[in-house]
Amino acid sequence: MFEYKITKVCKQSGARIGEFTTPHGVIETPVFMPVGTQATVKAMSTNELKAIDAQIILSNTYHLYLRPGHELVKKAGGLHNFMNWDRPILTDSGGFQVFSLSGFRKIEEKGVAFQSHIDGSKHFLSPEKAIEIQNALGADIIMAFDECAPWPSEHDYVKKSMERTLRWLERCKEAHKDTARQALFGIIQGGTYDDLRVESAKRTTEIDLPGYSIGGLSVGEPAEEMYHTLDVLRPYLVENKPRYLMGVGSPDYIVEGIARGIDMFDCVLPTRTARTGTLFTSHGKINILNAKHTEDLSPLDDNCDCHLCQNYSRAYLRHLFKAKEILGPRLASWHNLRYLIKLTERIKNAIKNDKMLTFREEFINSSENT
RNA sequence: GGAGGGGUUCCCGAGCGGCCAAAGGGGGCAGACUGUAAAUCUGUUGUCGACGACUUCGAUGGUUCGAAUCCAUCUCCCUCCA
Repeated sequence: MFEYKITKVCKQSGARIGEFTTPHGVIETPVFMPVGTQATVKAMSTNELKAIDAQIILSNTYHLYLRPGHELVKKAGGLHNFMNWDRPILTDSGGFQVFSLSGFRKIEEKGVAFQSHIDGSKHFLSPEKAIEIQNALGADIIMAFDECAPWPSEHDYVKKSMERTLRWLERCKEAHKDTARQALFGIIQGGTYDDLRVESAKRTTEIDLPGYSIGGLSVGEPAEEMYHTLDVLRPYLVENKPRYLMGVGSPDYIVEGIARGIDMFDCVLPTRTARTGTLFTSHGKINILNAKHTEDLSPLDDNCDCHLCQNYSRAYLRHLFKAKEILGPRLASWHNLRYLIKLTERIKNAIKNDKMLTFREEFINSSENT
């Protein structure tokens, strides 16, 4: 269990294709993981997720702990049963919520005191608590409780935060007993400071874990800084373990990430932007609300095999959004997720042919990347 | 026929002598969104040769230094009584 078998390395880029074995099946990387924070990928049913070949989805410790409560999920037979998803699941630890809900929390060595964004009630999340909750949820991959430092932050703060995240990782590993059922991933932090990133990568990978992730990127820093950080980290990442770049991303970020040896991605972008009318297509990003699509009876993307593109027109999708019909956000989410999953499949194909850098070159310079 | 109320910028609707090109909402147009407090948020929405000018608040005429706001007439709409 939790072995990562690399089946192909691109001679051009070093990008990998691999298979990560979990209790709910094998994940073939590179993979894009749709985000289903509250035990649902917003607007998508699980059979629809299967129809677009989603291999694994995310869910969230913080949110499920507050509502409906991890004990209920456990009683329901775990997250898989609760939400009717029999493929792998990864749960984030709640570390990101410490960052995104910063108005309501206080970070200490022991953990984080915070107030519920729902009702203001007071709670405390620690490495041990995050593991306990994730054990109850029962995801295949669970994340260490970390702190995602804001960007920009002072070197001194990022250093202290990164070191605390390392101490928290040790505590997470100590608290996590059922290692046969759930894989604990550590998280490399360090902001955009090269020295901190290298130190965090070294010390995190010294701890024996089935996978490692890179956190604290795509939080507002320029794209070039993120790419640079990935380049800096690359030599320090473990070859035969999956590498997960958290919270990424947009099509271009994914292409750039895979070219730099990343295997796993998750992002709310495709579903969030879909709900507000922004769609990724093979001809670039479009906003379906724009007036120019009013009478366009052609499909959204003639290169897409998704339910939306195969059955409906741009004019119809725009009408649904204009009329605020719920089918609009549903079809748009369906498409955006399929687009990203298909993008990883195209990249996989390029890796198989040792042409990842060629693919990247063509992608970055094409109208698709707009 | 009698009594009363009202016609405001694309729509609804505030304003009731100067601070009004005119609140607010809707609609329109555009932008943002990256380990989801998001079916959300932001900008913009009379015209132009545009730190200014011009046209606009049912119509016309008047009062006033100044009117969407006051007066007169006309016109259209609504309510109640016959």
